[in-house]
Amino acid sequence: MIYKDLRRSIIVGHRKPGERLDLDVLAKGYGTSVTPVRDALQMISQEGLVTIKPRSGYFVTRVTLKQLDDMLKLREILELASVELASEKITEEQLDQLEHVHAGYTGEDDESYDRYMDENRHFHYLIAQSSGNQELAETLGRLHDRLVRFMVMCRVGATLESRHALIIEALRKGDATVARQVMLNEVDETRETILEGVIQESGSSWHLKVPDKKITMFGEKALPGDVICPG
Amino acid sequence: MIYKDLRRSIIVGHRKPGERLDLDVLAKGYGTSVTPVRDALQMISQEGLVTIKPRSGYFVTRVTLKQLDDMLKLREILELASVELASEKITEEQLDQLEHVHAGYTGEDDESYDRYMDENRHFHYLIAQSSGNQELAETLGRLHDRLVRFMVMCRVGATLESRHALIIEALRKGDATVARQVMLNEVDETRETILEGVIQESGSSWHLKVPDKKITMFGEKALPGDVICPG
DNA sequence: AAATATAAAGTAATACATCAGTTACCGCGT
DNA sequence: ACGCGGTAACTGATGTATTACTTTATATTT
Repeated sequence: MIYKDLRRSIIVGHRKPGERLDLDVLAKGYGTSVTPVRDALQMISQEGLVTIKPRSGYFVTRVTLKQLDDMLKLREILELASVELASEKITEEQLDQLEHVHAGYTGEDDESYDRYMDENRHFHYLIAQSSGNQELAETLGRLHDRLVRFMVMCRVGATLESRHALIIEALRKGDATVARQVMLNEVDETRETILEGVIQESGSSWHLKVPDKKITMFGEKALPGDVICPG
Repeated sequence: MIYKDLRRSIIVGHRKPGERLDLDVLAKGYGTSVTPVRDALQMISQEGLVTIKPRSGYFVTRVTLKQLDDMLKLREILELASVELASEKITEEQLDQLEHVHAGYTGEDDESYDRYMDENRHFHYLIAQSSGNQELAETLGRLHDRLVRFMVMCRVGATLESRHALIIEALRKGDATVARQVMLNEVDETRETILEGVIQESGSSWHLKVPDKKITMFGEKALPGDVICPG
């Protein structure tokens, strides 16, 4: 439970990169001792979301621009392979699931933004699963988790719905070429949006020492005014 | 230290899949308490090498034939992307490093087999790094770590040297097409060797213990027909 | 004389050990 | 074959030690 909650709070951007994660504070917040919190942080650090400075502390991992660019390029490789394989192997049932997830896309009011990102993740994860290669799906999912906070920060997602519809259509036809091309467009657009947004923000408060130590345990929403620092 | 040592012992196949990892025994072995061992196992489990059954125990992860096949296909995707990017971006210094690692390949006497696999890993990791994408390199490296034990088991590696020389040659020329093709051949050959070897071995000493209860991560189901590799 | 750098001491956080408790598994008996 | 009990393993808590960071004081340099 602690693992999932902590991980989610980092992924969606409630915890900012560079922020210190105090064992005692977290333990108090969850009403447990530090041991489960330690275990959770150790696990999360293996996914690259948390950095451990021995004898010093736990911190939300800071990401450099190069790392971000690398992640986005890797995502492109994996998403393209994924959609290509899926166009051959996807089943009717999986197509229906895709449609269902896609239909869940509502407006982009701020309060539903978290759910929106969840569904975007779900959409891409479903395609990866439809490739028939679970390893590919898991790898892509983990990568996606590390990218979501930047998507949230840069308000990626405004123009995703139409592309998603096109992808579903191409997959239904089994047209690998079109599916691949549309996916390439979406991934490229997302990449550019993120990189531009991040570069723009870079002057303000990229490396920071968070003065406000507000630490809330459960379900805090990302407010419009929140400055989310890439590190 | 414990993390690295335990991880290595699993990767090289010293610990067999399905084997129980007793906290107390390991702690005694390292001369510490169980806490550091716990931390190490938690971390290793995030890489998929160890499976945790809550309130029951820690076990070296068993791999199904499907999972193995998925991993090998994913490896193909990543290795091809890797060598393709590297053919454009690789530097003279990196080429020299590749030559040096390649030259380190000696015979295949059994006692140097571990070192041999280390060097094979190093070779592919260097190429991935030469792609300029560190994320790609690390993802491929993690995947490779999960595959090494099967390579060792199936004595993959006999005919790798000549292909490696061809790859270096193609990279030096910047010939992406040839490099890609040779890499494809090597990866395919490795895959077939592993799958054949695994299927052949499946009758003898593969399951050390009960085949009815299977331990898998991510809650996926074990199909009755699944061959459980090795141990 | 003032400012900066360095060193030392104190504080705060993690890492590890020990202990208590719960649970699953195995064997025995019915 | 089913159920019950015992044992052994993991999980979580508490306490202790080690380490890193911060602050302060002193000395040196400008």
